[in-house]
Amino acid sequence: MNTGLRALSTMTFRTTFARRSCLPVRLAQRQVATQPLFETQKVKYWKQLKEEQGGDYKNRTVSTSQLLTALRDLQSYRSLTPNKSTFPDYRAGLRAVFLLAGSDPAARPTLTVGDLENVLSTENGVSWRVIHDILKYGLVPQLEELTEEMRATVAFNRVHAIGNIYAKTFAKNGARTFEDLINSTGDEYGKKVSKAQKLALKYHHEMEIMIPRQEVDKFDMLIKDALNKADPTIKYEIMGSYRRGEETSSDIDMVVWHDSLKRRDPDAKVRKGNPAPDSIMGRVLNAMFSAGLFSSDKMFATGEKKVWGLSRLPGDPKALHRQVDVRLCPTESLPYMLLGNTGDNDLMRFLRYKAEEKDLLLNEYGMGQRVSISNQVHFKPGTEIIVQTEKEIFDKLELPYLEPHQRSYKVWKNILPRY
DNA sequence: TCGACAGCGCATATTG
DNA sequence: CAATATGCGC
DNA sequence: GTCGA
Repeated sequence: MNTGLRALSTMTFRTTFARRSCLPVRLAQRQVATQPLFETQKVKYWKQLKEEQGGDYKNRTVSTSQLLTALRDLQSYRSLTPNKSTFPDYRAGLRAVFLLAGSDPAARPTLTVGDLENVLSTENGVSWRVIHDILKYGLVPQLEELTEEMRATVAFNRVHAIGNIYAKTFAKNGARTFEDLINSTGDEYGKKVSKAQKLALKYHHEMEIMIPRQEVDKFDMLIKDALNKADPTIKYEIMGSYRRGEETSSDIDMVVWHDSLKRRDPDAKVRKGNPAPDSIMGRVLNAMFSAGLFSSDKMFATGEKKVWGLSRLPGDPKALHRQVDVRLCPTESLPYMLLGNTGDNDLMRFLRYKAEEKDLLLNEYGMGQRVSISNQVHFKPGTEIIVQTEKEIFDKLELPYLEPHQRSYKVWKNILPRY
């Protein structure tokens, strides 16, 4: 799901907050929405659309799936481009469509220009160009002009576990369709297609569709039941956008913990293959298998500390395959893990920056005094701050506590920078 | 001028 | 065979 | 893009 919602949130940081030290400057800039200097350039395609479609232009409709596919392809193409900073970014357009229809075109098969105007700034020239082109030509010339090989690369790159390198290699060696890759037996397309890649290719369509909150609620109940039956001393929580109270999620991000695992062992040996059946993760995995929530042929990875695979609500043949990530966390790190993985991303950037101001390093395992060893920042031994709750982390950073439902940097950006 | 921009867990490829 | 490197996602 | 190595 390289160009899905999750990619959106991680890429926001990469491009906007890439340098920690410039964060406060950027924050200040974001608070004051300055008027664009070259409005005529920016709104060019929106204006063009308006003129070409006439007075009734607000009622013109575009196919949600066509617009979504075009924007996702363009964003995928962007990620394949070496110099991204000079290549347009379609995240704003994608966000607008997600806001109206989620990532599932079936939820709202067509969108009117009026709908889109409500959620997409007319200044977003590149996204309006795509809408304009679809209305005028029925297609997006920029994508049609790509070579057959590049179109395949773009499509492959949208698939989970197929990044730039694999996408390029497969297409360069003649692969053109998902079926080509699913049916390949060796390295006839330059590299062997991995198990995880074949799985993602098979369920690619389902994996691009967002999960409604009510469905995550059902997973939550079933997981709770399954783990409780297997071992009531194993605890778990769903993090991510679900914990923030959002109505849709791109995946289900779980943390599990157990009193017997208090500390992270930095030099724990890496076991090959499945986790030992009697280990914490082994028991979790077996509980998930027994409940029909995981299936051994639909796993991306199964390790002692991290398990991810596809899951669907048992007993419903129409239920879609959803990505479920399970992470094992030592109890000492739990508040940090919950905070870090509940997000949102921009809020976490802000918290890390506040930590840095106090010469602290904050990550999903803990917080402690910073010490640089050969270009890498670590915790100074013995300075790690042990906390029992997330609130204590906010306290240490001298910030007001935000409940999970309030953890949106966008909402709080005008308040938080004062602290 | 040039590379990093978090760093870790997992699967898999490559090297010794 | 084991150790190390690479690609990927988060 | 922007910093330090």
